[in-house]
Amino acid sequence: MTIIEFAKIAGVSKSTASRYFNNGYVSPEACEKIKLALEKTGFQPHKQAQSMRTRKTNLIGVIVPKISTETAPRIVEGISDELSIHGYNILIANTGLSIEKEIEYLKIFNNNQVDGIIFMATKFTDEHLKVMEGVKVPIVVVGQNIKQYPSVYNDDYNASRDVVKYIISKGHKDIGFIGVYEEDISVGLERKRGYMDELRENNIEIKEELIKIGNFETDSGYKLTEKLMNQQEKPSAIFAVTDNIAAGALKYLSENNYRIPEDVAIIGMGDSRISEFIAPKLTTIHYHYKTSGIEAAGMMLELLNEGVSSSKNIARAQKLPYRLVERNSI
Amino acid sequence: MTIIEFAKIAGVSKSTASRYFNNGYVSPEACEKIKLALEKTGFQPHKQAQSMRTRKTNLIGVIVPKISTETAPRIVEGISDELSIHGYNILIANTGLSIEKEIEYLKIFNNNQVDGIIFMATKFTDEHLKVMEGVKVPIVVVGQNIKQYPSVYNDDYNASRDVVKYIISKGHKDIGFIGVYEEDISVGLERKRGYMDELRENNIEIKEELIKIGNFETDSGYKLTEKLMNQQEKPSAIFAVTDNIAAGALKYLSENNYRIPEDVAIIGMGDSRISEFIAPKLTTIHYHYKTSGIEAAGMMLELLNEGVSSSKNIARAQKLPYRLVERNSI
DNA sequence: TTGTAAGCGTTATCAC
DNA sequence: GTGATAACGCTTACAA
Repeated sequence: MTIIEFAKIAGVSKSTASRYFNNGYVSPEACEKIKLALEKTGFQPHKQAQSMRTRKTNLIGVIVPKISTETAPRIVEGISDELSIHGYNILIANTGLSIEKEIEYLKIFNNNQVDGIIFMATKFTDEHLKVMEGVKVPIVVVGQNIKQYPSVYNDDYNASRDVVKYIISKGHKDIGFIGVYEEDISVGLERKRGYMDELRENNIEIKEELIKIGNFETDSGYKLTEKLMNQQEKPSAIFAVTDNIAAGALKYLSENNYRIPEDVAIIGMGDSRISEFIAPKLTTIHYHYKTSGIEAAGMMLELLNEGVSSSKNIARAQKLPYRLVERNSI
Repeated sequence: MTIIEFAKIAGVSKSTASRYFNNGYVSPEACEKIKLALEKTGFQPHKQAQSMRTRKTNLIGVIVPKISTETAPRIVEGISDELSIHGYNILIANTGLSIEKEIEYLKIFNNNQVDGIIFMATKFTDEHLKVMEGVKVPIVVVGQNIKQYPSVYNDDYNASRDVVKYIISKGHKDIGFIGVYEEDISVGLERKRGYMDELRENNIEIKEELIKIGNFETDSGYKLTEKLMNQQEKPSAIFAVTDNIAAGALKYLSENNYRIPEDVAIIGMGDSRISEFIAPKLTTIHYHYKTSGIEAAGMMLELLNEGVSSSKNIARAQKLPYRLVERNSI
């Protein structure tokens, strides 16, 4: 059924019917007639035709590196909750950590499909930036602080410093660091920067041997801890940049009869679900992932309201707070 | 830029340009001209206009009860991966377990927004069924076996029987059961049915006192285990219908100095990530969630190819296999 | 193989 | 306040 047939049934012109659906002026009598017809027919305007005419899709594209993780769905939930309140739906692109796919989706979404794009970035390359420049709808970046675009991100640098500060306050000086590749700005770069700066500020020598870089897998934490514990320079505490990595570290240490935290202390980041279930319970940093989704959505809504077509060089950054969760691994 | 301008630049008619994008017959020369213009302009056809004309959106709506869980994102990932191969994108509706929202989205999606709906159901009411009948695009249900619609689901009944069989094989007769409300067909109803039937088949008396029903929270497992252990009739083994609940049970037991599995054995279901990290490691059932997403997407693709407009009464069911993961809690 | 022309269902413009 | 009419950008008979 089209709006023409519907208007006929209601006994009004299609323009009046259209106005009714778009908050235009309609007389009380016409209103009544339309409501009646609505009950009878259950008519709903054709979305595609609407958005063809109005040039609005009420869709926001969300590019996710990997949806099947613990953090991504929480961010997505925040985005979805906030946007749905304002009548938007979300189109999800799960890129499986592939940069090519991220760029492909940036292009696909650009093609009149969505009113805006929320980009959950991990690695961030020049090619990303180049493609993003060509995008004709606002982009909000979540999870990384990109200067060129509005961003919502966790305060990784200070969280990391606080972790190290806390470790030092417990009397440690030989603090091992297990991180990830620096292409990941938040987890790889910022958290490492926090570690180094805090050591420096406390006049603790930075020993390259105590710094190991791997990937996000639990196994990476396991293997790098093995390396750490089998070298000349051994740590008395290990700072793992994610709980997952910390869990790997913990596994290696328990298997090799180190007592935690007496022999080696461990601290993670992210407050992953497992951190409460492993023994000993993991001291970690709690981030507000769902909140960051809500914030990113809110930022998008603002941009949309302001009618911006490209959010390039719109410097708007939202840095989210964190909380140290003291448990038993240190 | 519209296809008209683009065609002009390419030096062909707009129909030829359109045919080029839709695999119609185009002469090699015209092909060349279009390719050249494509490089120059980067033109992409307007999606909304296309789907208005073709009545195809290449969008599949996915209704998810709660995206921020461990299982839902894996199913979504499977769906997304499979559909994106075939040129479809997914529209996500996160309903937050609200039946009203589920029904609302069923209606919204029905409104010419998507070519099909994949419905991750938990509870399932008559109202769902009524609304689903009015839906004009194919629906595939994932996670529950609904007779009226094509479904992809886990073999909960037999998995549950296998769990109980396994517990019995370890010499237990007093087997406690911690389940959830039966409106959840898979987890609530089928897993309980498996428990009862297997006991019956082994001529073990079913004691109502040993059966406790709560919700999906860890805390529910904790409290119901407390009840179980403080009554006349105590279990020597506890079957929790999810790992989460099992983790709660385990927590209560450790806190109260029961040895696991010597004093009380525990077994869960779902092979959640925590099951490998808690002590002792949890014996459980492994399901293939991502696969079920892939299967559901495949089923949708089939229906779409067959051109069905409503999948009501299309009895197509895909029951997925499972695997018992033996660890140390029994 | 190509071009012409007629819609797809809606909203915006403009007289009334 | 209301109703005709012209777009929005595309695909697809149909005729050439």
